[in-house]
Amino acid sequence: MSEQISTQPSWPFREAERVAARLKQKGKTEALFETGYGPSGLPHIGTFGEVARTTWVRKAFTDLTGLPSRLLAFSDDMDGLRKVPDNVPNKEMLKQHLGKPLTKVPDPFGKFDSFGEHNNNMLQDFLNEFGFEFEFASSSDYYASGRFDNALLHVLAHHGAIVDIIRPSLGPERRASYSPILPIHPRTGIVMQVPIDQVDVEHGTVFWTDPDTNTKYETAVTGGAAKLQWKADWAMRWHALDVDYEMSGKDLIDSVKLSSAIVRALGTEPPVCLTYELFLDDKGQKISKSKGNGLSVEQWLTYAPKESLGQFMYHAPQRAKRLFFDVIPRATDDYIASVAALPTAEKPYENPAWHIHGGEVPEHAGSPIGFTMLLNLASVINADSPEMLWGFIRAYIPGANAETYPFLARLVHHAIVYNRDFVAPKKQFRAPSDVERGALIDLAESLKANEMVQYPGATPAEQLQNLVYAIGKRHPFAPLKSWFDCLYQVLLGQVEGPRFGGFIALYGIERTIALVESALARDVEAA
RNA sequence: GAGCCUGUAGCUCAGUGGUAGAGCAUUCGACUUUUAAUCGAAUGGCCGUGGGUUCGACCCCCACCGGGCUCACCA
Repeated sequence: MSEQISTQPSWPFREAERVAARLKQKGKTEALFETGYGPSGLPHIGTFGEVARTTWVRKAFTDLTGLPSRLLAFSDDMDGLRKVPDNVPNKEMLKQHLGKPLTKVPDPFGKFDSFGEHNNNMLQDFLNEFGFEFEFASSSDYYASGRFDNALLHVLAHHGAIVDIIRPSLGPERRASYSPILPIHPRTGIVMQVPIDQVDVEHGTVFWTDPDTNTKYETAVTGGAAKLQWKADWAMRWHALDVDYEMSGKDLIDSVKLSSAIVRALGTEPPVCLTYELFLDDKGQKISKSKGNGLSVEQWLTYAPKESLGQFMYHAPQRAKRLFFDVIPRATDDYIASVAALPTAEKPYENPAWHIHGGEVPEHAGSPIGFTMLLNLASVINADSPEMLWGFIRAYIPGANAETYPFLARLVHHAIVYNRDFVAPKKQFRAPSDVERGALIDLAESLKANEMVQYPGATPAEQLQNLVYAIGKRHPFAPLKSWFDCLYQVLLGQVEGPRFGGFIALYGIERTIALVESALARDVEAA
């Protein structure tokens, strides 16, 4: 254990230092980073977090040492199907294959040769979407190809020691039957969790008894005829591949401990491990696929750019974070702030944007306007098209458009969707009074008659503003402010709003007329 | 039972061994033919409690209290 205090302020570099120390100690010149996947679920936000964070450590390692490295995305697809997932078709069919390795279970979606392959493809597509650099590895392939054979025989030779490590952690029932080796039933293809009657190290086999038929079997541990129980499997993989770095959630703390003990029993030092905190929902509950609480990657990417998700994942992996809708705007603004701070940063390594972009932030990253501000603006003007928002943005940044500010363009898109889904539905539209009704009808008629051209103003927006003002004056509003209150509350469903002439100009005259008429019609319905 | 996270402004959270920070909220002001976005400013904190280390602790160590989570079948 090195007592050296790290001089690295950013956690990816601190982690990279630990990896570098491990390589130095082992005399290795290439680092292997691993991320593992449970086979049962589809990729989720935690998957993104784990790969993103591992990628950052890897990049830091490269910068620190100049040594090559690989990132292995390892899918435990030989694991037995324990439960039929809720969110898939053909549940009855799947039921027939319970207990079999996922790569032997037909794909319920009918697209691939097996369920495992389906999930593997989903995973790879998911990771590719974010542009992660990784090598995919299938557990089934590794087992079947014999790539694990030496390690498996090694495990067999240490069978007793491994059982001794795991046993104290088990309940009394499982304690009696536990073995790290799970033979695949030669007849049914099911991954068997049975007591191992005898171990034959010399021939590389185990003896066991089928509890249903009482038939005795001898099964080779090599070549995919058997697999290992999870914790032993993890340890064996570390040993066989000589993994240098792997992170995992804190729910796996015990597994990391036990797997580390096992891999040491095999004579290999465990990889550098990082335990990250879990993500909680708005009520502080663990986010899990089965519960369906929290936030999905898809949802996040609907309302904010992917960089903001990286920003969220960057900060303090070892602190529990609540992950729900409200954190999206802030994460996005944090990202924008990071990008803005980077060019003048004395220590770019401390800046999340540096990590998110792998050290090279694209030229047009970042935004001159914050996302929260944009969301407010979208809400105030009830924006439902990019051009509406751009109109107001240009009052702020003359000449701005999607070409000059591509990232802002993405934010504009997200702001509109956010407004549509979260702000607009909550708006409270008030019914107009009789006086207001009369004025609104007047407004609609005047717009139809193109009356604004009779009013002074250098721009259509000014003419429209004067028209609106004039209409307020010719109806008995006292004070005149109440006419504008009416426009916002009746037409836009909010207490306050934009200057109305400018709003009409951007929203469109025809659409404004429609807005007025639908507001009036709504009132009639309600009555 | 084992372990982990957490306690900082009204709220949500940053933070570094060297004079406490942001956003929102609140109040005031600027801009505006009524507004709003926006901009400026102010208000607001025994940094959970008690010890210890230190010239100096929000930060490091210990204890306690409060809030919460995870694992204790499987992966």
